Amino acid sequence: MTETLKEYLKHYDATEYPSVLVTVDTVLLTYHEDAIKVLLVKRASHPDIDHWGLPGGFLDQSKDKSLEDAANRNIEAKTNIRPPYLEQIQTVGSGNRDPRGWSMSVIFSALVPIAACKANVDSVEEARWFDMDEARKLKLAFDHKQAIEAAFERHKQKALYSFIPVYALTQPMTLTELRRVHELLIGKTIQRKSFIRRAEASDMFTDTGKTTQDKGRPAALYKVKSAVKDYRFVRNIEA
Amino acid sequence: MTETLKEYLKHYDATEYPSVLVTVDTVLLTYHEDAIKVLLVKRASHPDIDHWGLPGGFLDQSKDKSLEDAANRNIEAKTNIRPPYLEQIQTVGSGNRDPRGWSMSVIFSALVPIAACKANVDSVEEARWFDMDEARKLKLAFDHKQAIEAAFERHKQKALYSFIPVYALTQPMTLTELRRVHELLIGKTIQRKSFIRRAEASDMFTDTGKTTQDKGRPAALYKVKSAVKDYRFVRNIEA
DNA sequence: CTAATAGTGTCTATTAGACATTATTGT
DNA sequence: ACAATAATGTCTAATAGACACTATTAG
Repeated sequence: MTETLKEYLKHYDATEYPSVLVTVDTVLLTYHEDAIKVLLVKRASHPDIDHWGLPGGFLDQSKDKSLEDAANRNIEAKTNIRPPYLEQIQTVGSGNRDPRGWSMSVIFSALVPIAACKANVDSVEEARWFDMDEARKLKLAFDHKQAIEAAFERHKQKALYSFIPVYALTQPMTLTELRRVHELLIGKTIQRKSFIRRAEASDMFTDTGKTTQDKGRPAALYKVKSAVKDYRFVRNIEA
Repeated sequence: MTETLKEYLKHYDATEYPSVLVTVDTVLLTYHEDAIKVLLVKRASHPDIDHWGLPGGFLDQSKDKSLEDAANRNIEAKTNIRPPYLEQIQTVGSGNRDPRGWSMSVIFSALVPIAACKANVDSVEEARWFDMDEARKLKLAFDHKQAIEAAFERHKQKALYSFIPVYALTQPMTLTELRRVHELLIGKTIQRKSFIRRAEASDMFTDTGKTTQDKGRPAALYKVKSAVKDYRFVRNIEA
């Protein structure tokens, strides 16, 4: 006797199975004042109350059609913007990472221009941008420390063969600023000439014609050409 | 008034929240008879009953300490081996991918030597190795088609800058076989000389001293040196 | 002028691709 | 010997690193 899907669903009861706690958390990175910064939020509730942790929270089945939706919802709650770059990093789960039960977290990482969200972040009492150096010294909630490292490592790899890190900058930007972001991610200096050659080869940027005004020779200001997110170099920067 | 974690947990009831269905599924790949093969399982139950799909299933909180545990458990059930290479690919989730409710799947991908599990797979009625070409033509359960493509794409990228694909081979293996795996993943031929140069540079393989015996000149048989999983080339194969 | 920063010229080193050549087996 | 396959020799092209040099601003 074959049962139809309809009959099967009539008798199916999801609450029979022990539930899993599902959270979606995001490692939000930006560049400001010669440093890579990560957004942390002070937890207002148990567990790990009063510890700094990643912005995020439980999946909301009524609001979230997908995992990306959940990530964007939580990001917008803190920054009021939708990030120009969002990527899934990894999913962690275990029976003992949360005292409430078997818990998993889908970790995303986003790059945002700080100018677009600084005011909003400053207005949210419990959210703050930390220098990566500082963040690394803190005791964070759950396994969020490890999540930040995984996200950082991913962006480091991308810095070696792409210009994805540009999304951490406020446009228009100079190639020196962009190079600096790459240097901070990779952890070593990059030859100016090499970097400019790659920028030209990628054909990802347009010269706005404007320049910076500061001490020294003015720098050209560039914007990312629209619809170019994924240029990959065959040859990496040597890390 | 501050509530302690203990008090908080006393009143916390996980069943208050709508549960999410969590499955862990694995894209198992191997190399056999000049083709990349993927392991598919015929579903014995609703939904998508009788469709081919990925090996996997619901997270079992009593058996699985982590998501990797769940992946390994399901892989071992079909192949009777623990794969030499296992990697998390992505997690998908939405309210409408499964008629039973909001559902998510943590997708892993593993590479296995076919010799170690062929007999076991053959003994399991509902499991079969499919050529990638065949698998691409099938109508698969859930969004497993997309999961296979994501895994394949990941392995393709790795084939460009590493020798990770070696784990799809039964050792000892020849460099010609390994090159063929890379070619199938990348979708184009690779210069024999270039490939051998890279193999030498990686220092990942030891010559067993043995050779193949077939028509033509015998090929040297190699093994992977233990504890070398992550050599990365600065310069990619040009795809 | 000098200091500071942006941007270029040009050489070297590395390495992937191309492809001809040599080596080693079975029949 | 010939066919088949493995492995090497060697040239070229592409491109990242190094670093000296030039350019353009502020003061």
